[in-house]
Amino acid sequence: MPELPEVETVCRGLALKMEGRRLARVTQRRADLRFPLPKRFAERLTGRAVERIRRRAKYILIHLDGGLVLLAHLGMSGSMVVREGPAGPPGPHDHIIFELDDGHVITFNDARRFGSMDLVEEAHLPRHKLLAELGPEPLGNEFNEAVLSERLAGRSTPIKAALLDQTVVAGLGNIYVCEALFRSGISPRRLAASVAGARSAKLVPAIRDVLTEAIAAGGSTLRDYVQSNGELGYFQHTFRVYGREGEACAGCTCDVAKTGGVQRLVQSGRSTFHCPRKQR
DNA sequence: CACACAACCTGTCAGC
DNA sequence: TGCTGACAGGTTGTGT
Repeated sequence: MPELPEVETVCRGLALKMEGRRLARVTQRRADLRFPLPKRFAERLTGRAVERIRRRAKYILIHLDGGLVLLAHLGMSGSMVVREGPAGPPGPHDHIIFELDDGHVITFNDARRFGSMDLVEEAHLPRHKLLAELGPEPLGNEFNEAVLSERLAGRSTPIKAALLDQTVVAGLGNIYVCEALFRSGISPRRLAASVAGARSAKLVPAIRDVLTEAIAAGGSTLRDYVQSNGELGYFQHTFRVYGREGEACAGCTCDVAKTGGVQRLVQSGRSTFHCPRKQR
């Protein structure tokens, strides 16, 4: 479910409710998610104050007092829902329940259990297995045409697969890769190595723009609903190619009946949506 | 090393 | 209505 913009939205929602509060009670309802949860997981969290909440790629970092960090990933189906307490009976797939000292309740629900949680000493965070190899943040200053070009150089995989690789750039998922390639007019089949210079110069702003717009849409979701549940919010109505097989792509002037509109193909086992006329 | 692909687990939806 | 198969926004591990 969640790519970078959704995780960012969840982090902002959680920060609003959790920062400055204390974890009065933590309930762990199973021993593992994608990976085994750390020993004494709930006990180590209980009583801690939440100092700040940050995002790295698609990871949520909940910094607690004593230098402990709760590192969480929502996987495909995970969500964090904030509501007023008291905690009711847990629903199906409610795996972890955080009760705050002001009565708010945060529930981590994950049907597919591709999500994960770990506890990390803040000082060890940069060397954590899940974070150490991540590429640059696409919305950060360290991400630019030169950096992207260099990271794509010599790679013989399609640009679609390269952009999904979290070590190339961190936080993009299937949807936003499709959208960014469409916006920059680059075919998803093009070899990564050939996306340098002028093509990277178009791709970088396309990535930044689509993510920024999606976060803004998520922000509006945050305002309208108290929940931070990782849903795609209003932005899903703005997809230009994703999930639009056979339809006209945004701003399309060609005859869809004749051209077939947006095409769907499968690359490394995942759906790619693109416009073969606008993307080369 | 770089790449493709299966696997993880559950829910949903289209088609019969 | 019920069954089956395809598919789902992510990441890791294995095999070539």
